[in-house]
Amino acid sequence: MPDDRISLVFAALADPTRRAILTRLTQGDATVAELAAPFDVSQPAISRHLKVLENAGLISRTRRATARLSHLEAEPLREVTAWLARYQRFWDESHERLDELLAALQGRDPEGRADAAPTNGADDGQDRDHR
Amino acid sequence: MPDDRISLVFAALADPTRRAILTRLTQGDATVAELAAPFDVSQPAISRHLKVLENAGLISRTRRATARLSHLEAEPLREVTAWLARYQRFWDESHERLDELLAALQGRDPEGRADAAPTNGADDGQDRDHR
DNA sequence: TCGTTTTAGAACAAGGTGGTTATGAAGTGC
DNA sequence: GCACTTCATAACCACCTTGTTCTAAAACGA
Repeated sequence: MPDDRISLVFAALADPTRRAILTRLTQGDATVAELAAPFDVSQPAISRHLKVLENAGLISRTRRATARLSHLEAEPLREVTAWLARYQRFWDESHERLDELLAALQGRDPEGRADAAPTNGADDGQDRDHR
Repeated sequence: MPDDRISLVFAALADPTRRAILTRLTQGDATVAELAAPFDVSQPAISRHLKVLENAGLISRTRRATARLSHLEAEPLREVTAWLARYQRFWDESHERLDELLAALQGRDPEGRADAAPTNGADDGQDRDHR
């Protein structure tokens, strides 16, 4: 996986264990042992999950005595949400197309889907690192 | 990577090439050759990226003559956004903490961060499959 | 200082990812 | 039917990921 910020965040979120850890952290900071408890994986495995989350900026860590506390940092999630927001109109378009389909079923023009395929201009200006 | 839906979507989005493909598809359906053009990777590599996107439900495909058109399906992005929405209040809390920090800098209580660490109750009820 | 607790790192195995090249299958059109 | 275009699949490779166990480092408490 590439090492740009948003790719790291998406990759970190692709693992259910890590998502569950983030969810747990919404209830408050926690030690490694506390985070490891619900899972039947070893402590080093959890430590590595935490490192992945930390590299993605999704958690920060502090010391308390011999323990290390993990703290949720939600800012990257905000960035991801901002990225996703650009696609929101396509959810709406799905609804429009559904309307079109219903209209078509009632009468004419059984062509449901636009076919633009402009020769190019791809990419979006913030994914400029595909290896 | 696990094979639950949301993990597949996050994993698919973790690759910049695939994100760029999705962005391209916001301009209209496209053939494999058209999608491959902006990248300096082989056609089979693009075909596999498309398969990943299809498995995640992010695109659908139809035939037109000998070509296969890819079509953006934004619904999974909506699901991801819904998942992320649960963390929105923590962005707000960051702001609250920023306010607290500013207040602290002006006077008292240099303790910036709550320390709950409730013994457990982890997981979130929709990530119930950590292998 | 020394033992205890807590966590991280090293070394290893198994499996996945993303890239390549070579080749075959599907569909069109003459 | 046959050649051509378009795409997918197979086989292979390098590397990354996730898990393991074993061990060491860090911070404390006695």
